[in-house]
Amino acid sequence: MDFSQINKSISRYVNFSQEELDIFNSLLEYKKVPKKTIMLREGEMCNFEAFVIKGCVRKYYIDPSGFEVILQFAIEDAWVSDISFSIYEDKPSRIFIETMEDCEFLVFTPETKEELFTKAPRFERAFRILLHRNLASTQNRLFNAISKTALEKYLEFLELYPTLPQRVAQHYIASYLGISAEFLSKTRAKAAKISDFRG
Amino acid sequence: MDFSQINKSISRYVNFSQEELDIFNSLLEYKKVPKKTIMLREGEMCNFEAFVIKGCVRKYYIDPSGFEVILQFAIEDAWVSDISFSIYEDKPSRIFIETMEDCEFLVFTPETKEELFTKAPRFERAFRILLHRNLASTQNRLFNAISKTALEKYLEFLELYPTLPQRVAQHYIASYLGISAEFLSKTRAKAAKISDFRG
DNA sequence: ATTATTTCTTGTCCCAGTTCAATGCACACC
DNA sequence: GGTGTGCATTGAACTGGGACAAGAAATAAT
Repeated sequence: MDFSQINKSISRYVNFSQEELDIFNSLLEYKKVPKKTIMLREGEMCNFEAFVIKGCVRKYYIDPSGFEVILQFAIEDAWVSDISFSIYEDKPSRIFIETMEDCEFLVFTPETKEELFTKAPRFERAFRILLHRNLASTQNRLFNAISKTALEKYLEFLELYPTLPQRVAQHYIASYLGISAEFLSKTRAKAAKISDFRG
Repeated sequence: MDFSQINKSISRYVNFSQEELDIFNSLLEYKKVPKKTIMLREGEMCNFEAFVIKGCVRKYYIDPSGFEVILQFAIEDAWVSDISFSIYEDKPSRIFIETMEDCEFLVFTPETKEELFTKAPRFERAFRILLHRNLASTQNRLFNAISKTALEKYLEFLELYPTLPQRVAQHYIASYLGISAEFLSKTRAKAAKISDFRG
């Protein structure tokens, strides 16, 4: 098993020794999941925290009236889990996690993660930082949802996920941006016209 | 100094021994801040994490075009800080934190918080849970911003913060909900009419 | 008490984005 | 090679909420 990808990723904000990385790697479980598999559904407890080696996953809410909102796309080098605090209140998850491509993961369970923190406590810090990044990005999306137009949101999305439009159906991106699939299509037509003018 | 309020609050998700709580309390600094004081402004580094004993604080973004969005109201028993991950990248904050009433706080600095984690590591867990709660609530707000009408958002807000409308100006609530102050006024009129019908 | 300042309400007009079709397109699959 | 089936595009009609303006009401300041 090749751990260089995940080790590089986790070392971005904290410098770990080889011993620490060895412990880290020994607790990870490799998992292959085919396309269109629902890994977590509403009402279940989320018992994994998965690092995406390869593939693409979406995480979403469905509200009582059936309206769906995508909370996160996770592609290579990202983590997916129900990181909401339901874990600590023993409440089941309100979200769904579903693969959109054939995926490969490295996975922690609550138990192996706890073991990691016991054996190599400095990983607490790394995971706290991941959580902070997640929060910062969610805050930014909240801000965008409130203050930006569809076109602005789409252009910012393209900068953040330049490859996703080639990988997933457009209506998922619309759901992520909080606009209808039809209006995203119109917005893209407009954006294309603008970049035509620019050359 | 009376620490019973903060000790009760921090013990909600983790049970601490008296020794741990003593360490916790010894590292906190009491601070009184008058109304309408800006505690953090854009471009500064946030060097505090404050527990609200009494009063009310708002935390907000201002975008380049001058548009303002309130990210959080913090009242009694809540924590305020720039918890975005900018801390770890040494980037200055993009947000403002401002008191809306005369306030009393118990405050950690990055240094005293680090000291707390060293001397009583189980507080890591408590603060991680706070972060999770924060993230869950931000995710929920994102979902609401995308999928709910102004009326629905206002009614949910009333359940979450029943006392705030009596404490802060309406246009701040509008900014939190992501709607204009005028439209909030119209929405409230509509909500009042509905509850009239109900009796 | 009077004035000034901020906040709240209400009305009118307008637009970004929705909803609901209809049509075209690109596949997978027998 | 036809034919479903899901996806993207485009258009027409509609609506939630914004922008602006002008009063009313409440708070603060002198």
